[in-house]
Amino acid sequence: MSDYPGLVALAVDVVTLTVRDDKLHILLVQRSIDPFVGQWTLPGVFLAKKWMGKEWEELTDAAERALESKAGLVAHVEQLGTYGSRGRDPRNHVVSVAYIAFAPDLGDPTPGPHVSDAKWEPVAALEGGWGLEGLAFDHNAIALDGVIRAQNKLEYTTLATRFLPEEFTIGDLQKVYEAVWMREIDSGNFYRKVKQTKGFIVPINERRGRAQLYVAGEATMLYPPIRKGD
Amino acid sequence: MSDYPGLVALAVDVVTLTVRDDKLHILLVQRSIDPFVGQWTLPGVFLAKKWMGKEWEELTDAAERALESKAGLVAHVEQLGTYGSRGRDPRNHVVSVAYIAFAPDLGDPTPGPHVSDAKWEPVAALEGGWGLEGLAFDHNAIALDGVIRAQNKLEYTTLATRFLPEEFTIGDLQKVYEAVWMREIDSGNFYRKVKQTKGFIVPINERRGRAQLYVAGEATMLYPPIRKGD
DNA sequence: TGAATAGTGTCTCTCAGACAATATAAC
DNA sequence: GTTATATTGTCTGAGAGACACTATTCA
Repeated sequence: MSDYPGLVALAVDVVTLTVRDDKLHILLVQRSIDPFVGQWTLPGVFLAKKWMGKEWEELTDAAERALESKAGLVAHVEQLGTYGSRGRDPRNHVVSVAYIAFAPDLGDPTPGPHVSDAKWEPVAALEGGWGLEGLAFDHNAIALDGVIRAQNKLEYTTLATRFLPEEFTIGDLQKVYEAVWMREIDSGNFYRKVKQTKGFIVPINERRGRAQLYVAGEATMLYPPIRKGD
Repeated sequence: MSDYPGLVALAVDVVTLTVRDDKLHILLVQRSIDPFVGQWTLPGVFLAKKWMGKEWEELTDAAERALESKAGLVAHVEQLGTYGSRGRDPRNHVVSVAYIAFAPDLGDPTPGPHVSDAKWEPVAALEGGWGLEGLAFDHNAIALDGVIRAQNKLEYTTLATRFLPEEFTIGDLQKVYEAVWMREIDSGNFYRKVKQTKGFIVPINERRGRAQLYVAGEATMLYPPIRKGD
């Protein structure tokens, strides 16, 4: 750390994933300003120099602000990766720190400033692109990395419960795995597997129909993992 | 992506890991300029505005330049994460993109400009810190994240071969796993496991003593993974 | 009444861990 | 010869995948 620091514009973009109608969806916003007017992108903001009375905003705060200000949604985020290729922004050099958010069904988004529309876009089980090819900047690649990250994290973490409301059934949980992995799972095996993994889900004294309801347990990692195969 | 872009200084720091004397080591350099003169850090540079005749350097190029210019070493890098907390640099706000490099034993490093010394530091099997507590900036945390990342990637990728020269024995490979995971492995089980994972290692028509020599295969992912346990 | 969902049970195969055994090179 | 390393083999138990079966709720 020395030499001659060039100063760069730092953007923060968010891949927000949810499960609606038993299918994986990603949050997109439509730009109403240049560059790329009218095109769809991930919600993002520039890192603010002043924020809450302090110098410079934290990266995670910026990511949550992007979600809130562009789409009116609130969710926790975690870092995905940083994208700094030349030419990814036509104006000048912009490095973008991407975040990923896993949300339960939050309802429809509300377009914020500089955004003409906002929507949940289904992520289709297509080869390579998953139907995410039309985005501006390099947001196709970022969105793809986000989906892959989510698929992998379902294997070895308890992340799946973050797509669900407080109380859920094992069937609900199975549908999250099926939506994110885009494949069917044998429910008998899934029941056995999920119930024997201690700390993953905790039964409560309530049922929906004849289905037992559960809440998320305190575990964050799954040992052994639930393999998605291949 | 809109609003008011504040401009930040972007640093790139590298966690370089190797296995020497059957133990995991990390590359450190000693600063000869302010701030933190005399303290040890990860090698890093600021992203250059002009590089190879073009505007702005690529992030991975900057990471490899950090290794080369500060320690005289050449290795491939991959991204680890981005660190942007307020107060991580005493001068002003600096966001750092951290990279990780996995290298075979490259010999001793050569201190470059603004560096008074460079060394391979053993990563000890201590609780929490692994003996990496004395670094400047937030480089303790970055180094720790790098070691954990390496431990995890050995499970499900063929990364371990990147710590070895072209040709190696299964015993050599086992020592890499033992050094990075800091635990002993049963060699009988390890032999069986590694040989039945197709694409991981390929035998060549040569031996060292009575040990069969291998080269890395074309696989990058391991299915099923080699679990480190816990 | 029938279909979808919730949940249990069973069988087989693979694989991981523990550990024994053997063979050969190096000292 | 002795020791360390390389390599194969054997046994056991846990867990995954395939699939059958039952019970109950809802349309």
